[in-house]
Amino acid sequence: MSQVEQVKEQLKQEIVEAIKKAGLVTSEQEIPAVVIESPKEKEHGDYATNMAMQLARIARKAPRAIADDIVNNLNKEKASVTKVEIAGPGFINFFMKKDYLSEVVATVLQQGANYGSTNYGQGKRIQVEFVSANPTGTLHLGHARGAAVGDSLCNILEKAGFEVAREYYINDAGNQIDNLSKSIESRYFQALGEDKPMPEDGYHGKDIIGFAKEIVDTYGDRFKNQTEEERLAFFREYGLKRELDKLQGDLGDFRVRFDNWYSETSLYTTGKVKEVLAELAERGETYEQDGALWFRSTTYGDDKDRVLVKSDGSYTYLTPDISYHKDKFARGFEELINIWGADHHGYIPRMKAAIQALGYGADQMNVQIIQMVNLFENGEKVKMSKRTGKAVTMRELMEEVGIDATRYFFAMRAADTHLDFDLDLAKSQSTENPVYYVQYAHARICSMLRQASDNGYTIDKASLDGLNLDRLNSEKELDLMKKLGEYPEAVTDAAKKRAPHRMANYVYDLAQTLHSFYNAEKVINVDDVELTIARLALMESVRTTIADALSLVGVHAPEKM
RNA sequence: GCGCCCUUAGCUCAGUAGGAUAGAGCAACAGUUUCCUAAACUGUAGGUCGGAGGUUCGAAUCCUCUAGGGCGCGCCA
Repeated sequence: MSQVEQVKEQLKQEIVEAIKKAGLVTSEQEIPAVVIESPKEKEHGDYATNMAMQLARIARKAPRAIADDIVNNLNKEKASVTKVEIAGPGFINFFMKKDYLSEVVATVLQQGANYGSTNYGQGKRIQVEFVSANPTGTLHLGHARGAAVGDSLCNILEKAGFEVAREYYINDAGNQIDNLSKSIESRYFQALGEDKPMPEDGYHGKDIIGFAKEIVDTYGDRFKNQTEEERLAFFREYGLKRELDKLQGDLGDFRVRFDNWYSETSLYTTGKVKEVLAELAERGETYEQDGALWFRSTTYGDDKDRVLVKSDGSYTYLTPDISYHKDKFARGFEELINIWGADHHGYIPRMKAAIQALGYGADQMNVQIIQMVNLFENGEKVKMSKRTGKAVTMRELMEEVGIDATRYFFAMRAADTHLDFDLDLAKSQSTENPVYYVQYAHARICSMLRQASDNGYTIDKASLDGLNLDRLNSEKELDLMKKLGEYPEAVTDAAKKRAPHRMANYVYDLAQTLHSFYNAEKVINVDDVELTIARLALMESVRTTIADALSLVGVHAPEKM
């Protein structure tokens, strides 16, 4: 727990003590959880509580009178407050002693990149499944958003003390893979100068043409005279491998890596699909009708029951997916997070029904919806790529916009709202671009530290020798330290709410506070070495925190710009 | 028709599990550099939080109704 958190906890404690001392309640159980908030207005103090209002009904007294009682019985010394005020309908505003603030600088210097780590997750094993695009084509805008949000969420959860596993579910078993192999087959014959029509739902991407050419280059026409079955089996495996290579390459370049790539096909080969069907039947969750096997998902609130085995004996998409989710739990994950595109939100109730039918809690699976992305350029909506005439791909976006800007732009908005992605803004290397604004703050600090070092001023992070943090007491310095102190809370909050965009907002705020400080105070001051050292320490701790917060978002922190 | 999501400043969005006078960025306007990176800073202006009811000390936030937009409602994946 950081100093800031300790101070807050202590304050909460003392508020409870004051309530008891004032005799406002008959037992401690009656006291609601103490809420401490940071007021937006500086005149409202460092912290405020609404406790008096919350107690109004319990104590049967006017809020302001209760506030009076609390204030009169508060041990200000132990609570580290210098001044208390009652304001508005009954808020109690606390003005804190400032000396605790500077301790955060020492903490950051000592903890380095570990600063901000919390134990909120308590090592709970949590699995995040994201992207999971079909291995039949290229990753597009929406996938990129899902990848950015998912990866960032994983980073945040890890920082907040969860044990996170990142997983990609490969849909390598359904019709789309048959189509993939047939599409390659068609392109293969075309590459040999023969006509072979594409299947009805074939994939027309350039990558498929490329695969076919590779096959011809390597193996010649040897598949021409094989049986269709043999031929398709090879194309299927070949195509799948190449598609997966491409997916891993693209995602890797986007700084997104997975711990596990889980094959849908493996669910069949290991018999897990059959197992889960048997289990559902045993639990009485299925029935037969019209020649098909149904899952009675309405028992768990779904709109209608769902088919598991079609009348032709094949499975619906849902069936292996249920098996997959059961396997996730079987592997020991206590909670599952699925990041799905908005077009799949109707799928949530049946999946939740399924895990409940298997005996798990509905809230052990949490689905994060990624809303649609609209690209804008020159104020107009861009639907198609200029180069290919098709939907804009993730790789084009990375190349055109840059990885840092792309990741930041996807991370800075709430994932479940429509996103207007402004290409001009994302590409502009100027003042308007929030990514560069934050990165610039980092580079600026690095520049100061370099110059200080050239002049012989350095800080010893290990011993903190010669460091007098009491010298940090100007308004801008206090603002910075307060913001630094909020970092662990910002991490926990983003993890709790599964909201990566909060991290982007936090680091932007921190950068803003830094820039404001920079313009108000001079760090390197030859006439006051002690102050210079103290401020350098502050700068280093801000730098560390910006770099770490950016890393959670998947953005680099440059030393020069 | 039914279900889910969205609607906050001219534009893009925040809004800390119901709190004080709803905040940023961009765009607009007015300023700041003999000084560590002006990719920066400071200030001004901009709002009946889509609308109407309700719940309560208190609502952008919760409930109901309603208007507009998006998505979904297969023995597709």
